[in-house]
Amino acid sequence: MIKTRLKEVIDGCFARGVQEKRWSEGGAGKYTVEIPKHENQGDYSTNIALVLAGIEKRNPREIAAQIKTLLEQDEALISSVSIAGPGFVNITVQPAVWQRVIGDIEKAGEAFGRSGIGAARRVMVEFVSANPTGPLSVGHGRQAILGDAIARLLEATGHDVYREYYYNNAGRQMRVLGESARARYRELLDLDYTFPEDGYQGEYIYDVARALQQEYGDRLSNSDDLVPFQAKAEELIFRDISSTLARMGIVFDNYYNERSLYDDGHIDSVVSELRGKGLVYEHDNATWFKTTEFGHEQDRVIIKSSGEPTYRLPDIAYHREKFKRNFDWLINIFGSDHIATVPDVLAGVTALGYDPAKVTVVLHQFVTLMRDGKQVKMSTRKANFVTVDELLDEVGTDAARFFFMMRKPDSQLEFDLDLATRESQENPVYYVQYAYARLCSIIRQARDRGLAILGFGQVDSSLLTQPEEIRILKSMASFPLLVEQAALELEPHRIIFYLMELAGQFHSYYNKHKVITEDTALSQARLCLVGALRTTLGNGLRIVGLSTPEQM
RNA sequence: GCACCAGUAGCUCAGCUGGAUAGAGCAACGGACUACGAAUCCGUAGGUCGGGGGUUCGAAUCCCUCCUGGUGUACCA
Repeated sequence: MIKTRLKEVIDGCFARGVQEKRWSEGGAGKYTVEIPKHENQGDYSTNIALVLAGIEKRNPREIAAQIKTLLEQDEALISSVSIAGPGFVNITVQPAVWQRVIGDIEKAGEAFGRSGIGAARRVMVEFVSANPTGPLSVGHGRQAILGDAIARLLEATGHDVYREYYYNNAGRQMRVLGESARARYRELLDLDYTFPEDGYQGEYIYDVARALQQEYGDRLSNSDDLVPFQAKAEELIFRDISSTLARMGIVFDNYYNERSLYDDGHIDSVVSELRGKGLVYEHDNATWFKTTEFGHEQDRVIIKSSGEPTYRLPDIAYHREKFKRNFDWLINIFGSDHIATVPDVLAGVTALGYDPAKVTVVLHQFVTLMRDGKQVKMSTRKANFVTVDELLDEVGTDAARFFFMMRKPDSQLEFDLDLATRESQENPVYYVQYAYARLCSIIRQARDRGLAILGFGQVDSSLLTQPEEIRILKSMASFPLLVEQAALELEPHRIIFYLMELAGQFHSYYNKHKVITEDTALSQARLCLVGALRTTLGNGLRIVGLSTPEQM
């Protein structure tokens, strides 16, 4: 990478300066190399003079002048150096350095942007984790896309990724679900029924009831047993969730059932282990976990006086099992409404002797749905929510993916349904995909005209000197580092913004310069650029799970 | 009350973890198809970065404090 090469050169200059007693070595590692905001400030910029001036109590511009002299000796890499503002050293590299990026991209192909920095570290990404009580809502949609995009980014950077879905098909929620299904079943048979007060009112419960009717006729009309109702509801809802996930191209390696934590004795063993460490006590008939030992404000109940555990206990047990399964990094994608569990779970695993630093929780804010310019209030129970399936029907999988990734997790996401449906043509995803299709089209066009498509080694790349061309080359050169950063920071939105930027640069270039002209040498050089761009844009789209249409 | 997140152009949001003159997309206005794809491009306009202090060569970014919105603060998950 060019930036790291340049950093090494600057480090070399710094070291020489130390050797020649121009400055002390106190500034080592404190200065940075950056891409400046404005193009007239060079390709790269370093604040080394400013940093050293602070330490040495000297004039930064004077130090900058010394750096400039040292840097200018590397003529293979650097074309010019200037000093600007308070003492920034701005560096312009040789055009050939940028032009060679095309060769790198050609060589790497589909691997361009991918890397091995993850060093095959085993990472578990846990996400969605919705209980089978209803279809996935738009909030789940955001989480599904976010989690999958993070998983894909980690895969692209050489991590060994494992996707897991944690669910619970037992307990109160499922009982209410069974009761809801039974009520609808009786309703369909014109029997008297009482719908549970906090029951699930969604239309999908009728689907469950109809399926029961089809399978059992009216044989369940006298049944007090909730099991068949619950089982059918769970089966159908889970099938529905799975198919929604499949539509989005999301595949889990494992579905982890909360109930197995009970069946396998993990719940009990966590309690006894914590008790053995003196971190558990009984009070008011309940069992408490001394979270105050970990700096929390109050202790928490882990087993209610009814004998039933609170959600914290299985959560802690689940995380202990994750640790036992030998992952190097545990990533949880949670909605911000689950924030309360995080400190408790971390306290739990810490108490059990595991390293909480291995756990990273990505909390994402809610999705606000806008319809007719007004916010849609949503509730799973009342079922006045828009499902992911409906959303996919309306805007398509690529657009949905793109929208959900457009915001950083910390920001609330406003999803304007009217805009997404009525004006899906103006969706930014098309802007990027159109650029890709256009690139493909140019290459087709060249072939049709009998123009040979040559490799980087066979063309005169020094002809690529237009500002728009250099700009594109520079952007492409920064792609691998961007992917690394987006992956390690768990921020897929960076890829989205990059793609929009790169697509925009291409559209501008396209409108200003013709690729295929009578000038064969120039055309072939530009076709090389087009090919590299197609690879870069395509890789970017694929890395976050978007499709790459060659025609639209 | 306390904790976490957010507050940047009319709207929706970026801002590479402390850099130079704060950006993009919509929306508004004015232009570009005898053209490798006009799902595109070019231009104009739009700002006390919520307010106020502080840290330093330098702050949208870090610290303190207040204001506003969201979420949580359960023997719900």
